[in-house]
This record gives sequence, structure tokens and C-alpha cells, in this order.
Amino acid sequence: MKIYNTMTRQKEELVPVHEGEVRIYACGPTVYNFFHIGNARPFIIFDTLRRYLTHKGYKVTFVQNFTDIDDKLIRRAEEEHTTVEAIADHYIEEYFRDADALGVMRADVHPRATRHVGEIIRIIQKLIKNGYAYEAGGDVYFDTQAYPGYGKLSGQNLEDREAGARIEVDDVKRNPMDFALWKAQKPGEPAWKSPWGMGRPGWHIECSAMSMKYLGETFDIHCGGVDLIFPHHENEIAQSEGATGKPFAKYWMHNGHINVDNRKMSKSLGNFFTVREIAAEYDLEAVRMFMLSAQYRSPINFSRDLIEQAKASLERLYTARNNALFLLESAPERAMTPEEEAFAARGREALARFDEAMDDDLNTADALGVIFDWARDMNVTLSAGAPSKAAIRAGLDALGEMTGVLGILTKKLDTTPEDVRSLVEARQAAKKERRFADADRIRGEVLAKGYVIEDTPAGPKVRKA
RNA sequence: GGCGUGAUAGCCAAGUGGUAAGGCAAAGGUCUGCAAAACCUUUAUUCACCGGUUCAAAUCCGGUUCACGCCUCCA
Repeated sequence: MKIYNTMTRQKEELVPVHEGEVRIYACGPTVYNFFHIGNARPFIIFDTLRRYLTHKGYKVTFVQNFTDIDDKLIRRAEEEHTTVEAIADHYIEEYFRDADALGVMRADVHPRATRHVGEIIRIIQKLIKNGYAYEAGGDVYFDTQAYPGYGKLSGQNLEDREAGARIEVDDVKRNPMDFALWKAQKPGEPAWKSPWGMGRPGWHIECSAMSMKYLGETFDIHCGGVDLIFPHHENEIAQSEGATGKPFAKYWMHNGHINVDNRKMSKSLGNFFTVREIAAEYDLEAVRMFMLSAQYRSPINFSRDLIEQAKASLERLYTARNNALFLLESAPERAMTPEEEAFAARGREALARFDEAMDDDLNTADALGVIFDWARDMNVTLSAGAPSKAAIRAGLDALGEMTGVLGILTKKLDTTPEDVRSLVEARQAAKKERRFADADRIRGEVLAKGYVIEDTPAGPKVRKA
């Protein structure tokens, strides 16, 4: 498949470091609060990437970290008169609740920064030894002047940026662009022992340490939001390659932002919606559908109206699946007719078209188009005559294969309760005797219980309202 | 100031040289005792604007306008 690599600014064929295997590192959340819809985009997108690569037959190792020590966590712990550890534990739990509801699979490893201080210190020591870092009063900084490759990901060079950029003046740093690898302890802050005294790791270094620990010094894909390109990912490259002398990640993938009224959704602007509050109004599967409706690199606007649209389109897919499932119950067990064979063949073609779309830098919008086309084909073909179980299964299998990769259409069919079922039977009897007023009354009763009756050639079909 | 995106119907959105996928919404129709769902039809001679290249451009080139992101914690 082809992937747009931020490093080269073009689509490149994915050639893994180890054949048949893809190792991915995704920058995870800082766990000091609930995460918002904007944060959810990379979780959903890169989860989809992982599912697709698995579908393609790769052995995928997916690592996503938790940043469980930083200024925001420290402040939060102070406010709540508790420990940083307790805040982190709590929001990691909350992360999983939301991520699960969004259909985001658990990573193979979810490393926490505070559990990797030893690895972090070792990298910093290497950097000092290699002449890329220096200590200053208990802090350790990366020397951006000393590292020749600095700026290769973001395309920024140190000279150009100084004109308009707001850069903190800091006496201890040799250069304003230098960034902290290790921060000396301030009173009351959590700290770890290090060769430079008590302190804590800087933000960027944790990702270098954890990615290389679980994926090797050179791995395949590193991903995150576009806002991480500079400085976070630029710094990760400098740290990792400065320490090992080897190339770090081969491909850099960055998702576009979620906007609200054309402005980036962010905590600092205050225009964000947490996933938790949206979950109170909508099934989060609709949010996932919304995210998949556009190519991951383009910015998308968020609004309730758009979630409604996504929900309605998802509904269409569910209807197609559920209708097929309903037909399957009473379908004859026999060999496929030539027409059905042709249908099954079209299913395989759909699968191929789906892969083609996904192969093109994860074009989920295009891939969804293939799925909708297939849903229509299923609706048309399976409602004509009496399809065999084999044909219906062929339809459902193709649909399930594609939607499974996207992580949608995951809800099981509801079973109809006994009391509703007997009402449906009573209505059938009334209909047979042409007592339509009675039939409509019973249908009303069933609706009051939260179920909708749909008459089909194969009999009455009941679904949740 | 530097670096980088984008502009496709009422809404969302694919489409990087060959004559505009798909979804939502809307309207009409078929089916139905009535519904629902489904299906069929209709809804962009046109892709921000102006030039250019080409037999051929939404797609390539130049310019203009507008919008957005990064350069500061940030997915």
C-alpha cells in the first residue's frame, strides 16, 4: 500500500523494515482529563490503519503511549489534592472507556512514561556522550545547533523561524530552540533519581524511549496529529537518531485536525467537545463513521448535524445487513444459482476495490463508497426471489470483511422479547382475517414497547425502533 | 516573516490528464390493506476566479482571491 510520508511529502510504497511485519508507534494522550473529539481522530484513524494492515496479512505491532507526567498533570493533582499517579490512573481508565466505545482496539502495548525513566535516562546519557546534549543546572537540553539533521521533518530551519516566532529567552539554554530532555525537580513535584540530580523527563524524550524499547531502534510507522510535526516529532527524530546513529521511523503519518466553525478544536481555544459528552447524545459508532467519511489528512469540521448525517448513513448499512440476516433464517440450503455465483463474484470484486481504495493512503471515504455500492447490490439481489443461504452468506461475508476493517457495523442484532413476539403473531392473525384496525392497533402496542414491525415477502420482520 | 494545506451540488465527500463515485437531505414513482424498509427516477454542461499548456484539464503550469494549520502546551 501507499502511505503519505510527511518526511518526504509524498506517497510512498510501504516497505516494512522486517518483511511481513509492520511496527507502529502512535502518540497517545496526556492523561489529565477526558479526551475530546479532536483527540479521537488519530485514535480512530490509526486503529483503522492497524486493522487494514492486519487484514492485508501483516503481523502488526501497535504501540500507543500514555503521557502520565507533565505540567498539566502536576497542576491537576495539586488542584484535586491528590497525586499525579492517581490522576493518571483515573484518566487512563476513562480513556479506555471512550476508546472502547469508539471501536478503537487496545494497542499491543500501552507504555507509560513514568515506567520508563530508566530507558529515558540511558538515552540522555548517550546524547550527552555523543555531544548532542548538555547539562545546565540540573536540567539537560538537546543541543539543536550540534545536530545537523534538525528540521528535516518539519522543513523548518533554525534561521528562518526566528523572525516571527515567539521564542522564550532562557539564559540556561545555549540556543533558544534547544529543548529539555530532563527537568530538575521543583519543590513539591514528583521526581526520579538521575545522574543530574532529582528530576523528571521532558515530554519529547519519552516517546523516543518507549517506541525504541518496544519496536526497535528503526521501525516502520510513527503517527500522530499534524500539530505534533513540530516540535514533538522533529525532536523525537533528533533524540533517537542522535542517540543511536540509525534512522528512526521510516514513515511519518499525520492526521488533519477537527475544526469547529473552521477553527481547530483545542483545549486552549475552549471550542472542544469531549467524547464523553457526545456519547451522552449519540452512539459513538456514528462518530467513528463521521471520522471515516473524509480522507484522514484533510481537516474536517465537527458539528452535530454532521454526526446526524453519519448516523443516518450508518443506519443504511445496518438495514442492509439486518435484512440479509433476516432472510438468512428462512433461506433454503442449496447450491448457488448462476445468478448467485455472479453476485458472489461481484462481492469479491467489491473487496478488491475496497483494498485498492485503502491501499491509496487509507482512502476511507472512497472505501465507504465501495461498501455502499455493495449494500445496494445486496439489497437488490437478495430481495429478488428466494436467495440461498450460501448467497446470503456470501453477501454478508463481503460486507463484514470491509466494515470490519473500518471498525463499523459492530453491533449485534437484537433479539426480540417473547411478549413482543406473541403480539407480532397476534397481528399476523388479524391481518390474515383482514381485521386491519386490530392489526394496526397491535402494531401500535409493539411500537410502544420500542419495536417496529416491517412486513416483508418472507414474513414480518421486527427491529428495535 | 518562514514552512505547509485546502477551495467539487442544499450539506458531507471521492476523484492528479479522457469528459463529475458514494452518503445525507429533498421531490416523484414502484412495492404494501396501510406503513416501514428497499428499489427506480430527478437534483453540479460543471469543479473559487483569471490566464496558459494540451486533441483533451476539477486534475498540469503561472497569477489572484478566500480559508485553515504549524513556527508556543496541543491529536
